[in-house]
Amino acid sequence: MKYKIGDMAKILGISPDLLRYYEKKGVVSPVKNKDNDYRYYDTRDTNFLIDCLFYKNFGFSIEETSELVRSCSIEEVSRRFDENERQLADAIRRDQLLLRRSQEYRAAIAQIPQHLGKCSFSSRPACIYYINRHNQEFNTDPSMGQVTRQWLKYLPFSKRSFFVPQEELLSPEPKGEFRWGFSLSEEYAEILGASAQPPVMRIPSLRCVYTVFSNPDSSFSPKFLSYAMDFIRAQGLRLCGDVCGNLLISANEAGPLAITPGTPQITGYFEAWLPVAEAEP
Amino acid sequence: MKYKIGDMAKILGISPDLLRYYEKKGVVSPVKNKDNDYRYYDTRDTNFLIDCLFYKNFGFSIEETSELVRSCSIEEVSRRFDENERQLADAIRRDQLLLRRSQEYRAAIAQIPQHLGKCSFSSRPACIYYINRHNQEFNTDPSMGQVTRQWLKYLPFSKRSFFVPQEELLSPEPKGEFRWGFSLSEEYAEILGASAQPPVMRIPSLRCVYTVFSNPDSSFSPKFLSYAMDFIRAQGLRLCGDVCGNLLISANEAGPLAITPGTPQITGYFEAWLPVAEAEP
DNA sequence: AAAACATTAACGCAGCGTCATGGTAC
DNA sequence: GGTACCATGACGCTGCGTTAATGTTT
Repeated sequence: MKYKIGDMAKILGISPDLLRYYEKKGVVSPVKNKDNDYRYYDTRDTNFLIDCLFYKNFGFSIEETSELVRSCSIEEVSRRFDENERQLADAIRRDQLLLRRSQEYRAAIAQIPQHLGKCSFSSRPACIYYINRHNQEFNTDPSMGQVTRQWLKYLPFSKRSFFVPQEELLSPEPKGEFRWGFSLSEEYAEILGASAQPPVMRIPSLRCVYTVFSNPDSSFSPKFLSYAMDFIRAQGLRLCGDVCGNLLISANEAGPLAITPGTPQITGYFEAWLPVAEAEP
Repeated sequence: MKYKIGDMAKILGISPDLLRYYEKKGVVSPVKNKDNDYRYYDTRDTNFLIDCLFYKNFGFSIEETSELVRSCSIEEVSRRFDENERQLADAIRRDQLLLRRSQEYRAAIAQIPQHLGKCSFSSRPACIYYINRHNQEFNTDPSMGQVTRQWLKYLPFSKRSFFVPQEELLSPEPKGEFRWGFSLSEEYAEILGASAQPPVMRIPSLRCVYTVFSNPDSSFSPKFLSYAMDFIRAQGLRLCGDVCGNLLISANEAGPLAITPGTPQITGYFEAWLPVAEAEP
């Protein structure tokens, strides 16, 4: 029985173009009628192609499929499956981690409205911080480059974080000093195997005042924290350590149809933890 | 602070070309010096790009990343993450299923040497069969096309299976009759939602003689089962139903360097279940 | 003779990498 | 004045889909 390319394509549920493509890739070689250049597929070709679909649907590339179906011993097939299983397992682990992070992140931004401009008491989760910018300027120490690239690879598990020394917030004449970089929760740090060696610092869990604030300019400044400092004082507490926090999201408040067309208004939303203790009398 | 493209690329751990590509895609727009056409990236661009990497590493496309970073409200971002989570969950489910099937298949082909040419007693797993070929010729009933395509989509969970009516094996003058198609284990049938309506048949679990045989021609014929029939008779048993089985693998016995170059020798390995009962006295 | 096929070839997509060729910074 | 960078543009890759121009079958 001979099938023309269209028949074969219909049987297999793929397009004739794909069959020609597979032929170009050396997967299958139907006989070609010399007169009209038509391809005719026989039973062998059919079985061959079904074998190909079998392998292809495991995730093998076309070239690998071609090899599996044409020239592999049982042992070689077994080896390739073993390798494929390793890749699948990696993909599953990666996707599970991404899914978890995505849910976490979605929950975090969903909570922005409840916290915006309000202060609450919350224990800061223990994190490791890698700070590579002072007042937005990159630390140009060449040794930092390696570490920065590493931390960028931790995205989206690493958060874009700021760090404000307590002196800045306690000083009567603030200089606007802050640091910028990344943080990783201890959990992800462990999973990703992130080193906590300097310049990375480990910041322990502490009793904190938690707040979320926004800046329509999307940039950060320590002065945005002043209302939180007021809150702390009003509660009869005092700041007892450096403040850190994360950029939650940079969002377009107005949506796609921004009020000022051409220059979209990107608002930055930040969360901050301010460690507190009882005020000294 | 202004960074040239190479500096920026080094900071971000990506290539300058990729930065230009992102620019072409409208993700980032650094200022271009009119004199030399050089791009200069400032702090804003840096933050912007880090945001992009954040989204990109979640699995968003470049275009979607561009939208997320430039023009999305918090609600819109939340929606996109929701959708992304659905896709991740799907990918995880799919990969887990593939991994399981891969392990199963690898175990099956690893056991070929132990079973090849030997008969053992084994309970046949319950499966559903879709038979669409008689003696390798496709059933041309157009209503079958739909079903065939559906079963091809079940690959690699569906197995390439044969079916030999018991009359063929019991007849003193065998005609070489057999059927060909696909089978699915009940488990996968349920997961994939495969219908067991006709033309699909459900074949129950039965006490069977199990054997594996090979054919250097890779094609199938019922006569390969004769040694198993001999075994059954020698055991004082009789065939009590139709025989079915699967193509385990078509492998190149000789490996890539085949003995007959040009025409590689593909050997088909098949497993078969022959339902048996006590012989009538 | 019209409809439904077949053929080749070229181009498009994403998400980059890799050249080649020529200008620029230091 | 050398070398390390920057620019643009074109092409390659995979796994196809799409379109066009042309020829064949029924």
